Parts: sequence; structure tokens; C-alpha cells
Amino acid sequence: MATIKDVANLAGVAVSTASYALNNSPRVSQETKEKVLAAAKQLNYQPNGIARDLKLSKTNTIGLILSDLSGPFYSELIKGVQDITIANGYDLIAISSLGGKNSTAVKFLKEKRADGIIILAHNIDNNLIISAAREDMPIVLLDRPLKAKYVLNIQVDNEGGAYKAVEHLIALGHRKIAYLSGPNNSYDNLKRFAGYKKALEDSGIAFSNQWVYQGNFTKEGGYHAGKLMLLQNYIPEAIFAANDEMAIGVIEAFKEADILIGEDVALVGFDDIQLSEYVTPALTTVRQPMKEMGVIAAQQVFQALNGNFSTEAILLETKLIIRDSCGAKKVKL
Amino acid sequence: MATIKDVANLAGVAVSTASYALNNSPRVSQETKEKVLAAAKQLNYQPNGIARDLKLSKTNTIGLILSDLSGPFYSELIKGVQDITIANGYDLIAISSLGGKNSTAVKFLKEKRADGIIILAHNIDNNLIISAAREDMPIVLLDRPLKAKYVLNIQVDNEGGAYKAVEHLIALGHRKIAYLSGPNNSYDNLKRFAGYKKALEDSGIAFSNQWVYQGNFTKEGGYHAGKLMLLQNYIPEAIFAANDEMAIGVIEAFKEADILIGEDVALVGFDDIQLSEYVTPALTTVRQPMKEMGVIAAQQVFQALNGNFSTEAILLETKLIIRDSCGAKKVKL
DNA sequence: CTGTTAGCGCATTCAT
DNA sequence: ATGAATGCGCTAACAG
Repeated sequence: MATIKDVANLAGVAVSTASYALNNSPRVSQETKEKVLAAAKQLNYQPNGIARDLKLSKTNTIGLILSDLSGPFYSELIKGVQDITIANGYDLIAISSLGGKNSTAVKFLKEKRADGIIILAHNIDNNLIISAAREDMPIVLLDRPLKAKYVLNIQVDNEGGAYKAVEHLIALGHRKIAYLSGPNNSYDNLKRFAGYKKALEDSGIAFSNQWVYQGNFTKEGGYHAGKLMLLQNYIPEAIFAANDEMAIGVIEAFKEADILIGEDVALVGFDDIQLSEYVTPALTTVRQPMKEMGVIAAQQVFQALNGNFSTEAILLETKLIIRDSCGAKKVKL
Repeated sequence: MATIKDVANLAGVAVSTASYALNNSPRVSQETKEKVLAAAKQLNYQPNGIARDLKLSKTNTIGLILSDLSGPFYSELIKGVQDITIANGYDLIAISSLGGKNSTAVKFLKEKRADGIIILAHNIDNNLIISAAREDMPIVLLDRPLKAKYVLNIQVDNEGGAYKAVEHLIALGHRKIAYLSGPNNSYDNLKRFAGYKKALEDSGIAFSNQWVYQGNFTKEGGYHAGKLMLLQNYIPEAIFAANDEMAIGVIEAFKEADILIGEDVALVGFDDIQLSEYVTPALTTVRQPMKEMGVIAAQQVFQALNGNFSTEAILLETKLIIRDSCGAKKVKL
């Protein structure tokens, strides 16, 4: 691979001159500029970005860390981030935090391989984030609060969203409302659980531990939880699933047992992933403003890069999307 | 940020010794190793990965270039690639080719920011690929054939898959079969179109240009094509959509007009995206072995990195997944 | 076993 | 307007 040195040699100028010419600096004459450009073309010269990054201590890229690149859930988020990143002339890279300690994500954080980082991955450790965040690499955290220098917080109102969902179920006349839980180390799950409990409480419904089922935020988990309810022969009047994937798992489990969701049991999810609209019955769920979240996250990164570190956490509102699985439409008839 | 030099100073050793110690080389005594590690810890030293990459001319990462990071379609592919990449101790980065000439993807290719590249993005130019591919950065191309040095080809049998789909439609008794087309510059689309025509031909059905509708591989495109058919008051007996997203768009358009898919019109898609199973009616479609594709692509990269450049293109088989939208299940009753 | 030194490829300061 | 020289942070060949 040709280096800038080769180009300079061929053009008969010094390396520095070649560099100036290549970067279109006004310091170099038109004539030599052309000479250098011609040489570069002839050698098929491509600048080595890594050398440049090292020299400038700047990568011009934003890293988006996700717990799983193949999730169904991030599509809109990515779009939002992408829009802003491109608009700022930066590059965007998506990184998986899969693999724990040795994941690409951890390496990126530790080695400052991006000028800014957006994280939506609960398996990235708080301490790592704190020690990685720096003035020239601010970090935006999307899935938990963390007060630290150069760390910005944006969150969805999980608790409020869950509250809305359960309140809706209660208004529909249900009292025995199960909670289908995500992982206990997930902050999102905790908040949703809190919202669930608060809604029960506010309606004078006593909470029972029996009502919570573990579904691990996966479709399979939801399916198994549904099966478990069937085996125990305990079908609640309503189920609030802490995310849509689990809710879809429940739908499948109940479908196999000929239990009609939206009639025999009411079901509400959380997230409003793309699938939720298409599943049968269409899933009532709590929508997160994912694209907006992506946009704001990216904007915060660039603001921080410009020295404006907003201190206060941003809380985004959710919206209850009523479809068929909760039975509300039936009730109205 | 502390550098290795600071660590060496604090530990009272030379930079090289510090480097060896940090990299756990057997050349350095246990005692000094500990001294260095202690110093590193005290300074919260983090190696600068970019400097290392420059020095070693190696990034230890594989880049996966996709035309749109937020597509519903890549989930399984990414999983396959990820598995192999992690197994080889490499990092994986997903990059969007959105943004044309200035996209991150183009930069990655030109500046050799990865040790291997996998491309599924029709908007990356052949010439760019040819000039970017090199011994220490092989490129695997997933969406078109391209014979060039250090370029490897893996493809799905688009033509065969389309043939199967249309053959199935013909076997069901349909003659007027519309083709819902993707972009004309897409190789995949071309091949699927070829399979469609061949199937017609082999059954003695004359092809008519009137039967092809443009849908641009998007749901919106499919929706509009469906609307157009309705406006023209020309509903074909069957539709073969060149991908599932367009097929889903057609379903929506027809649903609005109370035309029953699977009864009034038969519909088959291509890809078998996750949604296809859940949409109503469930979509009959041609499944691509996406995960397998990812696995093989990554394997090819690592083989190439080890000097084994397989020359022959790999062709992966497709499978017709019969669900409800084609009406086959009805017919059997 | 440890230290000295030379680059990796580039941008940039300082002379000229 | 151009060139010589320096260093970003790191690894590794070489010397001791």
C-alpha cells in the first residue's frame, strides 16, 4: 500500500508538502497541488485512517453499543442516531456487547476507539463506564441512571408506562394481574415492575408474589411462563408483560391451549416492537419513542463534544397503544 | 490519559519492559511484571488501541457492511457472523453504507479499518471493492458476483428460489402471475426476476410486461403497487413479490379493499423475515439460509486471512415455506 | 532479563 | 511556498 511518503517521492516534494496538498491546504501552490494529486492517483494512494486517528487523537466516529446487534428492537433507535451522526459529519459504528469482558464493546470503551459512545446494553458495567468516560469521549447511557462525569442520561419513563398499562387493565375490570418479568438485573425491568406495583396499590389491589413470572425478556421465556401458568392451572385475568417479546411468547403458549387472548385473558406488553402490530391478536403495548431517543442521544453526544455537558437526566414519555390483546375494543362493543 | 511511558516511569523500567510486562511476555521476570502491573493499575492505564493497530498494521476486527443497519432482515445473518468472529477472537463491527460516497462504509474500505470485510449492501460500488480488497483485508461479497483478487463470493440461489415460488403458484392453477419487483440495480432482484420468467416459460405461460410492478423492496413500495393494481382494477390471480417487505405492503393494501389474500389472490414473498410468520395471512415465502450465510461468510474471511482464498463462488440453497398467503392449504381441503 | 531504538503513517511546528 | 524534524503510543528487533 502506498503511503504519503511514496506520493511525496513520486511528486518530488517533501512529505509535509504532500500532506498539505492532499488536505487541500491553501499553503501550497496550485501547481504542486496538482503534481501531488496526480502522484497520489497514480499510486492509488489511500490515506491510512488509523495513523491519522493516532496523530489527531480523534476518530471521528460515534459508537453505538447494543447488547445484541440482532435484536428486533433497535431499528428506530439506530435510525435516529444515524440521522444526527451523519448530519454532523461523523461515522457511526454499531457494536455488540456480547461476549462479556472480552467483547468488542468493552475494548472500544477502554481503548477510546470512538469520540462518543451511546450505550443501550445492560451488561456493560457501571464502573467501566465511569472509568471510560472522558471529556473527549462522552458516554450517553440509555438504559439506566448513572451520575458520573462525562456520562449523560436519557431514559424512557418505564415506571409511568407500566403504570399506564396496568391502570388500563384495572379499568377493564381485572384484578388478578400477573407480571411477566425481565431479568432482575435490568433497570428497565425494575422500573416497570415498580410501575406495575404502584398501579395495583393505587387501586387497592394487594400484590402477591405468586403473580410474577420470570420471562427474561425473551420470547422463549414468555412462552415458558405461559406454559407454566397452564400447567399450574392458574390463568390470571390479565398479564402485563415487561416487554413485547415475552408477550408474544405468551400468545403462542396460550394459542396452543386454545385460550383466547383478548377474551379469556387480557395481555399488555411493553416496547411496541414492529412485530406487535402484526401478531394475532395485535398486541396492546406501551410505546417507547425510540427514534426520538436516538436523536436526542446523538445530539447530547455532540453537545458534550462541544463542551456543553447537560447535567440533568432526560426522561422521555411513553404512550399506551391499545390494540386487540387487552380486550378493550371488545368491551366497548 | 496515562500512556505506557508513564507506566514505565512509575515502575522504574524501560518502555519496552513495560510493554512486555503488560503483554504478559515470558521474557520479563515475575517481579518486574508485578511492579509494572501495579503502576498501570495506579495510573488507571488503558492501552491505546489505535496506536497498537498502527504499529501492528492489524485491527483485529471484522467489518460487516449493511445497506441499512435498521433493516429487519439481517438479524440471523449477524448472528452467524458474530458466532464465528467471536470464536476466532476477533471483534465485529456493523457499519452502514448509508450516505453514499461519504458513508462510514466507504471510509472503512478505503482506509483499511478492519482486517476483513463482509458486504451485503448493493450501494457499494464494484470498483471500490476491487481496489479495497487486499491480502490483509479480504472481502466477502454476499449480494452479487464479482470476480476479483481477494474478493470472495457467497450467494443465495435467488433464481432457483424464485423458480420454486412461481412453480408452486402455477401448480396451484394460476396463470396470471404478477411480479412485484425490487430495484433494477439490485442483482438479487434481477435473479429473482429471471427465476420468475423461467418458471412461466417452462410452463408455457407467455410473460407480459404488464405483470411487473415496481415496489423497491420496501413495504411502502409494495403497498403502493397493491393500490395501483386496485386502481387499475386489474387483480392478478397470483403475485410473486421479490421480497417479504413488499409482500406485506400488498397485504395491507388488499386488506383495505377487502380482497382476501390466500383466497381471491395468491401471494408469495421472498426472504422469510421474522414478520412473515406473524402477518395475517401468514406469508408463504422463500427462505434464505441467512444464519448459515453469516457463518460461511465469516469462515471464508478467516480462511482467507490464513492464506486460503477459495476461488469458487458458493451458492446456498433456498427453501419454499408454505403458509397461508398462497392458498395452498385451502386447496388441499 | 532489561534497556535502547527504530519505525507504523500521518499532521504540524518551525525554519527557511 | 516548501522542507526538515518531531511525536501521537505502541511493539519488537537488537544489544547488552
